[in-house]
Amino acid sequence: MDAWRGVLYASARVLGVADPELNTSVGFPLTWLDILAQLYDAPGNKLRMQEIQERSLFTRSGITRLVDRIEAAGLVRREPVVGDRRGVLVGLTPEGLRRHREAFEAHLPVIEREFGRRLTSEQQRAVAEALAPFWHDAQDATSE
Amino acid sequence: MDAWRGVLYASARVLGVADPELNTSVGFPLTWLDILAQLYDAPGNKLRMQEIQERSLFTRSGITRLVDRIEAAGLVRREPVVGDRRGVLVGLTPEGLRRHREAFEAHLPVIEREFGRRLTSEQQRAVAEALAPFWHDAQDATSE
DNA sequence: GAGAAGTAACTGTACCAGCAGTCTCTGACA
DNA sequence: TGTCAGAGACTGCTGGTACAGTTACTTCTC
Repeated sequence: MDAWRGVLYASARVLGVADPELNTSVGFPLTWLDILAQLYDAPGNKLRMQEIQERSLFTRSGITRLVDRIEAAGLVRREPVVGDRRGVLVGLTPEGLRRHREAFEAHLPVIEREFGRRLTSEQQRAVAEALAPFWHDAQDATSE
Repeated sequence: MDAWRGVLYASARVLGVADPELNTSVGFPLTWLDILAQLYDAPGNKLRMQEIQERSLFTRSGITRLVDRIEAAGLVRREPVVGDRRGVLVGLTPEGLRRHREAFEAHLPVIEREFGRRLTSEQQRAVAEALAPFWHDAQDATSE
């Protein structure tokens, strides 16, 4: 229970600092970086709307309009899916790729400063190992 | 960095399940429980608006209207501060105390199921110890 | 190959959070 | 004691999120 409290406070605290900082340094919030990163990791830098929804960390809903906004900013583009005219593929534009890289590089030191620096490397290994299941099953499955 | 990812996924995943479940079982969201719990832990079950704002885990802002809603539901009551007519004290009502207890008891097993059960007790200790600083400095100070 | 059932994404509406500005009150100082 | 900087909480507005209902398309069944 203390472990859960630690996780809760750590994420709330770090996100509370990182989100505004990202916003001022690169001009968009963490939710955008989340989506951009999912696309970056995907094969061909492309995903379907549903896949984004399943994988994204923050907004479970409202993906349509979130992508609308990112698309309006030119970081992402919708394309039809060959063979399924219901579906939509969302892909990174070159500009999106660039901004993702920029945002990631701005974000990393903030995490290091707010989170990494407060743990010994021993502790980092222990936490990473203990919490690995949570991000693994987000990886390999749609979950429920 | 993997440690941070673990924290992020764990909290997102568990909250994503716990919030809707709390909502259906006791009828209010985690943000309410957050506030109620802060009040429960406070001396005399009372806090000023600013103190709630500093201590609350989720919403850093919008406290005024959040308290409005909780007050409208009868779980909390505003009172004047003797000696400072600008200030407002927010206190738990008996009903609020009851609902807090109820919510807490509904919430605990969910956390246990979604989080606790996936870690060995060894790992729980390690995580709790590693992340303790984050909730300690939320305790003893307004932070920066 | 026509109709029912299911899937993928979008839209309407209501609610909630974030930000800036406002109002009232306190404490200090001349 | 008049006033003035700052503290404490509230309100208007904007924009993002959540949920339900729609539309367009696909797949399954006979």
